[in-house]
Order: sequence, then structure tokens, then C-alpha cells
Amino acid sequence: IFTFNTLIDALCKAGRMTDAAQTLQLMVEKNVNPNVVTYSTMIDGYGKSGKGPEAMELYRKMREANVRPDRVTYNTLLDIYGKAGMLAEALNICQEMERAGWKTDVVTYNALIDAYGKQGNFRQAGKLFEDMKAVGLKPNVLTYSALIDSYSKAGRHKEAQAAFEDFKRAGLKPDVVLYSALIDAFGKNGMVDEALMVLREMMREGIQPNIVTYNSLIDAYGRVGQVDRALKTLETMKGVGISPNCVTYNTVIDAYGKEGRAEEARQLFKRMQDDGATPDAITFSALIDASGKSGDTPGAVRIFREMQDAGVKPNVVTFSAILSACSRCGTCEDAAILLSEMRNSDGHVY
RNA sequence: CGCGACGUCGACUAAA
Repeated sequence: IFTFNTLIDALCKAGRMTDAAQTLQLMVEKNVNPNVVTYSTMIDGYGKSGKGPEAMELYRKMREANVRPDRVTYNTLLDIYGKAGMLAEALNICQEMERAGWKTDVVTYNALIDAYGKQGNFRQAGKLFEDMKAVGLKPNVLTYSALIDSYSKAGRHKEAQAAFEDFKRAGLKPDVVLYSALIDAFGKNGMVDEALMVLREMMREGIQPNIVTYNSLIDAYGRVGQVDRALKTLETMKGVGISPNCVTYNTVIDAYGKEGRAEEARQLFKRMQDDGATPDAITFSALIDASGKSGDTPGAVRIFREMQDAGVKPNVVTFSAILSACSRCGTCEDAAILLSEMRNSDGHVY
């Protein structure tokens, strides 16, 4: 059973849910009964691949098979609902968990704090943080990262910083994620100097910035219009052996666009491909927006075509960007054509 | 009865 569980977990983590489901099937055929770990693993896998309904369906089957969910199962379900923004359902799971005789733990609170934070409800996130301490649970690094991120997303850099001080007073050791979250909190508020100070502190503590840390910094430069420094940071990361990824390029491309430098955005797009980074819908949307904002509607439409040729699926943001590009220059015909394409592409956009 | 073992939580990018 360990073998099967480990295999299923590996398949889930690789996003191969079909194979994972077949493995579960195979288990049953071999008369190995799936246990609570098997089910929890699969449920988590479905959740992580955006298949919430399948996750819940499997949860139902699990109980039909008389396998009792445990703390991990409940926390997994709670996190799936939380990530989907379904907080009422998440809280229901919490109650169900307690009714089944399980105590909520640090993971439960961390997942809830994260969920509220992502909704912009930093007050509730902060309240949960107090609650967990009140019931005698010790916040860990993940708790603080989620809390800091909650404040960051709500534009509350002061509270984010206060949480960080509190963290250090609690005698916990910050890691790269926590530092990056703080850097991002400052960056999102245009406080590049403070972000850089955090970077220096983390390096002084011997913690190496990773790709996300660099991406956050690049984003910070972009937000204050320092595209050239953003690009320089991209080069710096290459210099220390970190290959820029799709997010890195997207961030700089967007920064060029926001500065009205659409041509440089397109050049970077070429470099990105030479570098072996695969453009995604965000890349193209940023490029379309860059052309649109610089008044180049035909250019925006050309990029949209290029996107289709590349086989990248446009989404609502892509269409929104191209429509506003068209509306700026009054080419209603183009807009009408694109609108019909968006119906074809997705059946249910609007 | 105790203990151990596989599964759960945190940071970065696009339009309005």
C-alpha cells in the first residue's frame, strides 16, 4: 500500500491525474484497499490541478467506502475551498472536522489565513492569527508568510513589517519565502529602497535569493518606472546562475509597456524565446496591452494573431486588452471580428 | 496500549 500511495502521490504532483486515477483503479483490482492516505493524496491532486468537483466527488466515494477522513484530509479539503475563494464551504469543513473529533491545527489556521488574505480580508486573517495563539497553537514560518502576504495584498505594508518584527521577536528564523513576501509587500507599494534593504538583510543572514525573490524585485522596479534597473536585475540573476523564467520576462515586458516602450517590449519578447522561455497568455496580453497603450492598434492585432499561431489560448484579460486597444483607435470592425472569435474560442465568455 | 511510516498550509507577472 505504501508503494501505491507513493506512486499515486508522484503522479498527482506531476499533474498526471488520469494516471493516478488508473493506479487507484489498479489497486482495487489487486485487492489492495485504498486507505485514508490514498484518498487524501488523490483529493489533494485533484485540488491542485483545479479539479475541485472531482476532489469532492472522491471525498464522497471515500466515505461511501467507509474510510474515515482524518486531520490531513480535512485540511486538504479546507485548502481546496479556500483557494477557490469558497470561504463558507471552508468553514463548514472546519466544523465537520471538529464534529468528527479532530482538533484544528496549525495547518488549518494557516490555510484559513491564506484564504482570507487572498480575498483581501486582512482583518479576518489577523483575527485568525490571534485566535490560534489564544487556543495555544504556535504560529510557524508559514503562518507568518501567509499573514504578511495578507497585509501585502491589502496594501498594508506597515502591518506586514510589524508582523515581520513580531516574527523575529518570536525567535523564528525567516526563510527565503518569508523574505520574498516582505520584499513584494514593499515593492507593491512602490517602496523599492525598503525592498532592497530587506534583500540586503536576507543576504546578510546567509539566505540566497531565488527566482521569485528576483522576480519580486524586478516587479518593484517596474512599478516605479525604473525599467532599466528591472532589466539590469534580470541580467544580475543570470550572472548568479538563475535563469529568468516566463514570469521574469513577463514582468519586464509589462514594465516596458507601462512606460510606453512597446518596441523594447517586443524586442525582449524575442530575446525571451531565444532564451528558451515559453511565452504564455500573460506574455501576449502584456504585449497587446503595450501596443495598445502606445496607440498601435494594428500592432496589437498582429500580436493577437501571433498568439493564435503559437497555440496559446487567449483568456478574458487578453480580450479585454485587445478590445481596449481597438476602442482607443476606433477600429470597431476589428473589435467586432475579435468579439465573434472570443465567442468561438470559449463558448461562455460573457 | 504506545511509537513510527506515505498524504495537507506560505512568496513573483497581464486588461478594466
